Amino acid sequence: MELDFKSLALKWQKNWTDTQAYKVEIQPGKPKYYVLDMFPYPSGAGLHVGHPLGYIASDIVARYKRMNGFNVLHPMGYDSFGLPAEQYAIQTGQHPAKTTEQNVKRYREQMDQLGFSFDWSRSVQTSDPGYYKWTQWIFKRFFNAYYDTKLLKARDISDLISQFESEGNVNVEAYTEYNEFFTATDWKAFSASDKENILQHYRLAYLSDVWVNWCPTLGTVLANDEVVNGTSVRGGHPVEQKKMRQWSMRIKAYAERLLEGLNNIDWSDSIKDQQKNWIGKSEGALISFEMAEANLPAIQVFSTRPDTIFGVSFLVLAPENPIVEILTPPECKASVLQYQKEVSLKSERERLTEIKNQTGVFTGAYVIHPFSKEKVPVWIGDYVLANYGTGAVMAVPAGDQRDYDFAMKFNLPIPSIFENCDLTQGAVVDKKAILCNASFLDGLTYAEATPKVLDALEKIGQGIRKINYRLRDAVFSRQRYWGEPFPVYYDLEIPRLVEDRDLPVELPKIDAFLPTEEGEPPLARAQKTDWNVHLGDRMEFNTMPGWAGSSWYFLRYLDPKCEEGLASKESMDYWKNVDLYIGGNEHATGHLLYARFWTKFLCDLGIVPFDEPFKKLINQGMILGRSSYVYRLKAKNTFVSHGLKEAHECFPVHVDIALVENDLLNLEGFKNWLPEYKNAEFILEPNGTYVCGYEVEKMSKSKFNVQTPDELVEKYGADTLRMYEMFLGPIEQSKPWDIKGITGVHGFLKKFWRLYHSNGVFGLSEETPTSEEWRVLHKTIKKVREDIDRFSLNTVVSSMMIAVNELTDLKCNKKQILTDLNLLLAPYAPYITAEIWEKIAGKNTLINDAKFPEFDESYLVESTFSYPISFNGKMRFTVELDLSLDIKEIEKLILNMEETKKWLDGKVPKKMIIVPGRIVNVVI
RNA sequence: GCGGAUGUGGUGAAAUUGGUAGACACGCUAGACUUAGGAUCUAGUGCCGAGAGGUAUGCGGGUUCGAGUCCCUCCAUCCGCACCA
Repeated sequence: MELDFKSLALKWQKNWTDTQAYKVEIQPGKPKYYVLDMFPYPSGAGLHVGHPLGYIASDIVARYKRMNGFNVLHPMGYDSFGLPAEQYAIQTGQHPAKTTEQNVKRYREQMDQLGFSFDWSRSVQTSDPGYYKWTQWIFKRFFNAYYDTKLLKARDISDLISQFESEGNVNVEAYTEYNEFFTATDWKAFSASDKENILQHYRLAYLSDVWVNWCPTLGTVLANDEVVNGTSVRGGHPVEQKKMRQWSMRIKAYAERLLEGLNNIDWSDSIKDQQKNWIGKSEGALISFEMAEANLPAIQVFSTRPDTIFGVSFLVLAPENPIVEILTPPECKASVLQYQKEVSLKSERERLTEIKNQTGVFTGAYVIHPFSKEKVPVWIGDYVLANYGTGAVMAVPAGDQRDYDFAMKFNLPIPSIFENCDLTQGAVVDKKAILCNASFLDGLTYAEATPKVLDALEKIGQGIRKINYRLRDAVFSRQRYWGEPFPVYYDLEIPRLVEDRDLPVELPKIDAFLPTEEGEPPLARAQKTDWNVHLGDRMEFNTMPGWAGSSWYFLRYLDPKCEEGLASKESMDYWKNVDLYIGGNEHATGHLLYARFWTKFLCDLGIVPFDEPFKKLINQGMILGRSSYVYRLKAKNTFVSHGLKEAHECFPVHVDIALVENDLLNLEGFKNWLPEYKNAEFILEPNGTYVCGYEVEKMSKSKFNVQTPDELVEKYGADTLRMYEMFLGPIEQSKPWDIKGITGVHGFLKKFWRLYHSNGVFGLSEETPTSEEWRVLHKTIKKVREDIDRFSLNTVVSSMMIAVNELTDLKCNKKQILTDLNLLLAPYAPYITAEIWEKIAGKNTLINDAKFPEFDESYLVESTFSYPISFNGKMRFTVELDLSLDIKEIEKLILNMEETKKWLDGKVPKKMIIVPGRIVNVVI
């Protein structure tokens, strides 16, 4: 019987469904292993070959772990809220739920084909009310929590309120930017609305007026990680800064723990660095400069170089800094306002592109230097950012290049504060430079001067040590329809939570998926009766962002039907966090940071028993497309083959890769592809073929280089595709997709199949294997185990090929060998191995639960070794020697050989390096 | 500018602790078997050289008996961040 992978696939897909082969339950006492893929957004285009790369890898590990006695949790679901379905709804009126359902169905079919061992009974969709009920439930916990900066954890807001009631906020240790003080009496006198406004400064989910990334085309705000170079990641639409009342999450409170936690997880340096960078911790001082004019508040600046304070020759504030208005004297008002207006008209993008061209204007105000007591002018300039630090810097032109440039441009003094320095070319940024003209800091370096100046500042009460983070609070609302509604309603514009028992607040029916005429989000279109829950004056009209549902989905898989909580305590205690997480690195500072944040928060509240969601992370590389080109003669419908194109004046044109195999063009197919090529003519290679050129590019429809898994599964079967995707190279590496090599893997599977069949009939011999056969098997077991354990999934394929080649050469059809060989391949090629297993073991067991072969060292013991003999490090010949020989004996044997004498060429060896079982090196 | 990753045949790559560089596969060359092959099998295939041999892991140095692997300098490509005080 020839290998018929199509009927095998149908047979085993049905079998696995009928027997619920991949359904798992808690098994106390059995070790667990949780393997997770980043769940996909189900787009209309379906999966292309890049998507399954990670799924195949995780499936191999899942199957391997299962065969090694682990209870493996391997679920899959859909991040099904998102912009494309809504954009499609706007264009066509089709409800996004409908589109989503169709796309999910298509994804499921594609994934089923590939033979994944997902437990689909645990699948979740973020847009399912049964799921987002719990997303809302979590939001409520954030709203009802504040961060205790002493205990370093989130606590219930009621604890904070009791403290306000008993002693006001003077001694409160809570994370906030709120800097006004009130007493218990004050608190009791506040109105409900005042109280809530204050609490909003402490809650971990809060409302505030913030500058947001507003994307007019999409009609919504975007998170910082959703904006690149001033345009939206999705769609590339322009983004502008706008001040709006928005929900945010107080992620800044967790900055230090998010940074610290990176030390305890097994993620790549690149992702950890990206997160570190994003959090952007810097240590320094908060220094206050008193205004020269009485009755004006001091200006606070943040500096990481307080040691250079004697080099301050001016201060610069961000143009948006609200204090500017207060300190600007009347005579400068006009020029300051004029400048502020100019800056505000510039888009984020313009400010970024004009980075080198600093602008600014003098405010007319002066501050007093804390030590020298000299007057220092205050400027505003757009190189100072409003939302970093305090939005103000002390400028030290001698020690900071940006300050230096600003000083040069506006002709401000550049006082020298370092010994023997040249300030004509630029600032001195070397931290080893020795300070001078710096009063009590003279003769010191950065490291010595910093603690000294900090102590001095603290003593005079004009500065404190301060750690600053670049990380900003995450905006949590979107002005869209297709997202989670908030469990929030308003009474006189005071936000109130919907009771747990009334959740979920479901998405109401609306007449169009567009903003209202007043510019309110689409949910404002819903009538009172359209809501399943409607309280107070109105419901919240915003919806949650895409990252809401994806920040906790790995928890829901533990117990997806749970009605009492996110998941039962039992399931969380058993399955715990994800042992292996596989996905693309585009989520480095978005999803992966938010999921860590939510997990830490839920851990603080005692809801989950761990504080990092993903113990090990592997980022699969991107699969790039390999486009094919034909070369069209100028102004003609004639195409010249790649090998001859230099001799003609021609230009490259993309051609559909479906018409090209091994770079050879299917000429008839090409003519029928597009009407304009109907009468195409060709200039062929001497051997009569048309060879196409190629280019490695991103996969996209317009380049005709998109490869879906479907065609390949149809042509070669899922086992081949799975093995081939792994065979391409290391999982983390980006690589071009090229189907050229797929025939090699397909050939391997046929050869593998032939080991078990002679003349088309299945049959294995009961004979005792030879020692050579045992050696091949155990060498392979060792290699396969070691390689899967270190996620080197590509080399496993090679080792299996070698084993099959060697066993074929040995004409091995021994049951004892081939049973184990089949088990070794099972994680990679589930269909073919299931079929062979059935023939070996019968219908009553599944290969999925069979024991993965154990390695036995005794089969690999050799008595001789083929020594490479080198002269001065260059390998010249090899000699088979007994491994029992000692160094002296080896030396003697080697020196007496004819070959050795030839290479010694009469000289006497200076030294012999002999590593038994490894190498011999003769030094001449 | 800062940070990270990667550089090995015509191609994808392998070489886990420094120890026979290029395993495995594609492609290519020649051959066998076939009505046919996108089936199967055999032999060859880094480069130079008829051969002996020489040479070779981005460039240049270094450490070592021995370096793709360790150290230093530089170059290229990709990714991330970027007036972050």
